[in-house]
Amino acid sequence: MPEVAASRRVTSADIAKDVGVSRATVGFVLNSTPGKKISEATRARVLESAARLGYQPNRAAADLARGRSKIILLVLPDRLLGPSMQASLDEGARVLAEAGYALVTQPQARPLGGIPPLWETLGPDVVIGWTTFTPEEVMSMRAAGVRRIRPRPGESARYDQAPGVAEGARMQVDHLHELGHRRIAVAALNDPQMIELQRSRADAAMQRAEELGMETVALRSVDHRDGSSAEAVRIWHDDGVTAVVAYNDDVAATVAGAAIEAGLRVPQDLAVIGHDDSPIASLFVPPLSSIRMDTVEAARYLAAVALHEADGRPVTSTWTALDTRVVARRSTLG
Amino acid sequence: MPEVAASRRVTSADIAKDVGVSRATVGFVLNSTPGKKISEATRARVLESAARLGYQPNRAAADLARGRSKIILLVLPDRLLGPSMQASLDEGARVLAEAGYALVTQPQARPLGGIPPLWETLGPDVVIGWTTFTPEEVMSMRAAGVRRIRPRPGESARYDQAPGVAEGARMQVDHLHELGHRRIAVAALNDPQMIELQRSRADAAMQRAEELGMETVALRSVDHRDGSSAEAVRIWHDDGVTAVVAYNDDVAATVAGAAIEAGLRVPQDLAVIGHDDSPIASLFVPPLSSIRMDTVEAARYLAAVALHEADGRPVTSTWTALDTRVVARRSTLG
DNA sequence: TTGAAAGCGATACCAT
DNA sequence: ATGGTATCGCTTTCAA
Repeated sequence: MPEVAASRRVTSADIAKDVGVSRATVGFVLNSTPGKKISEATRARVLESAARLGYQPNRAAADLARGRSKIILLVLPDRLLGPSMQASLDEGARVLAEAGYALVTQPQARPLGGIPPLWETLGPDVVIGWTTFTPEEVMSMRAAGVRRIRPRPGESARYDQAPGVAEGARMQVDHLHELGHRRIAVAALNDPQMIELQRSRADAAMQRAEELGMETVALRSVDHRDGSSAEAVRIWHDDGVTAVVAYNDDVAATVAGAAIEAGLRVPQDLAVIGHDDSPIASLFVPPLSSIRMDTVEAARYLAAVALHEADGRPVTSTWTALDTRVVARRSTLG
Repeated sequence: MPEVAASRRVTSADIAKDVGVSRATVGFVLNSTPGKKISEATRARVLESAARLGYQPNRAAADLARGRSKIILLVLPDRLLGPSMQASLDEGARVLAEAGYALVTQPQARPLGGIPPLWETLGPDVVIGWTTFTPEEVMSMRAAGVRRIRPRPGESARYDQAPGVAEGARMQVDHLHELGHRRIAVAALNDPQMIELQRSRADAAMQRAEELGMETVALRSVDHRDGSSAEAVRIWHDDGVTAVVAYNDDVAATVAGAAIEAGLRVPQDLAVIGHDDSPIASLFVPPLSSIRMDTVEAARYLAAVALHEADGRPVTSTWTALDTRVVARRSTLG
């Protein structure tokens, strides 16, 4: 039965006093400082005392003393918050937690209307983003004491080299090819934040189609709120396009919806395949074929990279191809 | 052209030296400490120097000295991460930023597989959750130095008293009533995290239906992955139910989808209304009627409460009814 | 109006 | 194997 101090927080000095050793010794035990020999007896007594007193180290003091925050900040694009992404983040957080790091996520990079970015207020050791940061952002990070930044400033994000990006797009095309489609379109989303990723996926899809000897029409952005999706569907259909590769499942739903509204049958008149296997893919009628990636593995790798940046520890796992596969549903199978 | 120190961070001592005053004075200026009279001249010089040198206060040191972190942690349920929620959080963050607080969100309360909750690692001043925290969680927060917790430990969350919860549910029912429906069902989601909110919404809906003299059938949970949604739709239809109030848009899509798959027409044979007006509501075919709330206003209020807890400043805005309204689409209008 | 100095609590180096 | 203690950078009280 732990007795939690009602008023003052428990400090390492309290433990030292309780056990009858110095604060230094307490610190050595609690941080299992390497190169320090502490007798098993005192070690046990310190740990027991810490547990009994409900000791929690003071973040601020520890951060100040060691000069680092042990926080890793992940800057996400607005949307990418599907359930699978969520699961990945959990996995990443778990790996980082084992190394003593806390993972904090910030929804978006660009400060909207005067919200200072979290890197200024939290002073994370590492900031990881999906796209390259602007020079201003990098400067403000540096000023805030951020030690490492990914993607490295100056480097391009190069999504196309990330695992799963090209694979997923290729598999979308392969799937349509296997089903006999020979003239396809690529549909994107009007979302500036995601341009780089969209481009990479679209490029990979186009290239794959060419390899397979398929014909493609120009990339179009669709938005269900204006008439762009209806127009796109009409143009595509008139143009002999029989299938559409969508950037993600929302886009796939937009296209499929516009097709249905236009009186076309999905997939007989127009097949559609999405990407990410988000909830809408299985909820839509007809259910949307999509691409499911093992993003958990990706998160694990990302965490390893983060630890590499933070602690200099080697990146063990490799940027291998992710477990990516087609989830075939009625929007292509009929 | 700010000259950012390449190696060492800029400290308040650097500014003091640069300007030729003491570190204390620098601190007074930078924190605009009340009750301190600093000549306009030195104040300007300090600020200029800080800007030129690219000074960013060291979080850890400041936190340690003042004994608070100026972090407010918001613990969200897994799902509630729709775009509207996102916009609200931005608004909340903005209000808090003005008061010098950083808003950090944690996706879920229960630590999954050994991820320590962020309140242990960040030591926020205030933790705000959607549901009441367990005694263990409260203890761990206290040990981590968290000063205030909402909902207050021991208090029930009482969603039904939060603005917009009952309103939204009532409006769903009112909408169906106006369209002539007299026998309705309520559909929930199998999600333990959300039970309290679901119950509150469901109760409000049932009660409203009763007030209006409508008949209701027992609450059912649906899941598109098992056969439960198909079964529910069959039972409801056989039972003379003509419309369904869904807990949220995902549930509405599940129900509408099952109805369509069963050969029913939506809304002629079964009308469905969702809640939250999330993307799936407008993307689904037919588009789903839903409830849109001004969650931005709610976030503003929540931020005010947080500041009240943190700084003791009065809660100015009131828990007024939110701007909540029906977005009527074809899933009810036909 | 400004400065000196005492903490805040953990870390880690240097002794013992 | 353990203990002193200087240090991190800022806040804040007390003097000047």
